[in-house]
Amino acid sequence: MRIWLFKTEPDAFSLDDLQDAPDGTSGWDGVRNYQARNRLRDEVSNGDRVLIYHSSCKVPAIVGEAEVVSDAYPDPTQFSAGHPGEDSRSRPDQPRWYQVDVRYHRHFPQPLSLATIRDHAEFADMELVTRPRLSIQQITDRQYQQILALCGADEPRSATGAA
DNA sequence: GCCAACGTTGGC
DNA sequence: GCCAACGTTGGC
Repeated sequence: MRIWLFKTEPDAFSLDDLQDAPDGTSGWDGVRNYQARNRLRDEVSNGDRVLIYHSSCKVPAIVGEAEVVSDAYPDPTQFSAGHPGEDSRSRPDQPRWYQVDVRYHRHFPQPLSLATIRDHAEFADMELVTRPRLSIQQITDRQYQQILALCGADEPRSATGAA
């Protein structure tokens, strides 16, 4: 099981929106960057854990977590005429963009702001700091533990096995 | 709203 | 395949 950080603009789709979705589950559509696409398609797996990060908002922060509940499949919005995600270069037999389904897990008691992340030297090599524009980022086990601690969140038993 | 960083496009 | 122009992201 891998741990990821997915970025989203809460004005467009927030963790609350995910919580309110039917079954707390929604397709993570709209990824239009090749490296992020490659990760979604080739590395993100059903059952992986996902930290949700809110960007382009008053307090950019990690706000909670979700889990991946599907394998990658073509993002239908790329074929949807007039949709902002439409890509006229995509063909149904050769889709260009992929998505996975994610299911809401929880809000953290304490969001972890980007400012705080930057204040902590141990996060200096987080992709959030080194490659801030990548929308699908990988999180190490160690970073995950540190993030949970700063968020006041319990370690989920299934995350790493032994506590 | 500004602007720096960086990803993508397209001419050559 | 290079690289300049352009578009987008996202913190501030």
